[in-house]
Amino acid sequence: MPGIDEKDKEILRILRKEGRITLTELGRRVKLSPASVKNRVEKLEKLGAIKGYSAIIDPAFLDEFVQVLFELKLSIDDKNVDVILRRIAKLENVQALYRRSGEKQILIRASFHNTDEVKEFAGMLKKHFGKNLERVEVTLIIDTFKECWVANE
Amino acid sequence: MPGIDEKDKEILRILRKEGRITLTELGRRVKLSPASVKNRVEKLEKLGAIKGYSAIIDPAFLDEFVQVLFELKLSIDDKNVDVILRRIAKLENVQALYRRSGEKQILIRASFHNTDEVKEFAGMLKKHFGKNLERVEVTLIIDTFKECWVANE
DNA sequence: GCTGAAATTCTGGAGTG
DNA sequence: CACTCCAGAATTTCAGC
Repeated sequence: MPGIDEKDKEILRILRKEGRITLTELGRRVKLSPASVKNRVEKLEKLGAIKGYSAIIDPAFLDEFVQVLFELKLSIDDKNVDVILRRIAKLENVQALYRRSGEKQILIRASFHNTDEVKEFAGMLKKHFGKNLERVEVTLIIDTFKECWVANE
Repeated sequence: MPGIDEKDKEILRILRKEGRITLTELGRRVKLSPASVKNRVEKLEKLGAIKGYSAIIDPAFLDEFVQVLFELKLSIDDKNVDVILRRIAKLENVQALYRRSGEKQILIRASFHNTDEVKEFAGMLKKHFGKNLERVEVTLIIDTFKECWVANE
């Protein structure tokens, strides 16, 4: 990676686990002034090293009682699919969306208030991908031990 | 959820997508004073509604070029397994760890510098679970469209 | 990358309904 | 009890070096 030194990496590692740490404290940790840290963080945001910041929320507090994983098998996976995936990624329900190796090449993690919403979401997937969608596997998340580098207790 | 009103939920929804938003701006959005918002956020942290905060980092900038999903099939899944899972969740490599329905009941997402580290991690899993571990399926993440509610561009 | 001053935000206590 | 207001503390920001 160009223009990234060990201190930048240290900043990234810290921010990943403590996203709301203060710039002053961050500076203390990596031995830089608050202003310098700010410059580096802004540089890292510009470069795309930092995509954004998120609070890890227990979905139950938002009445999202159904956490679901969708695994999709597509018969074709081209640029066209990319456009659809990008659109699906934008949906409020969707927490994560990956393309991966293996038979079921798309993995989606999403949150729902109830099972009707799950059905609706599955229907939406079918509509978007059409005949291209060979198989959908749905599993429920029972326990979350860690998420976004933040462990549960 | 007890003692959670619509404004609390709105705060959670905003923090999920903008983890580093200022309390003042957050107050403007939900129409509360900064002090009140702070009280609520602290309450939500105490209650466990907010588990933590995280920056979404492009792993390539940390030389983590190998993103992997492990799906484990365990023959027994009891309290003992919980202890092991909690220990695995603590590992630096591990970004996410879920228990889910279906045959392969454990899903782990982890980051590595190279494939040797993946092999090492797989060996560690075998050692921890022993005969209890019936099957491990490993897939590589090729593309991340969204993560922790933050979409890629 | 540092410094220092100004602007903004955060924090904790007293007061209000 | 949750909210507001307000003053002091801390942080962030922005200039110049």
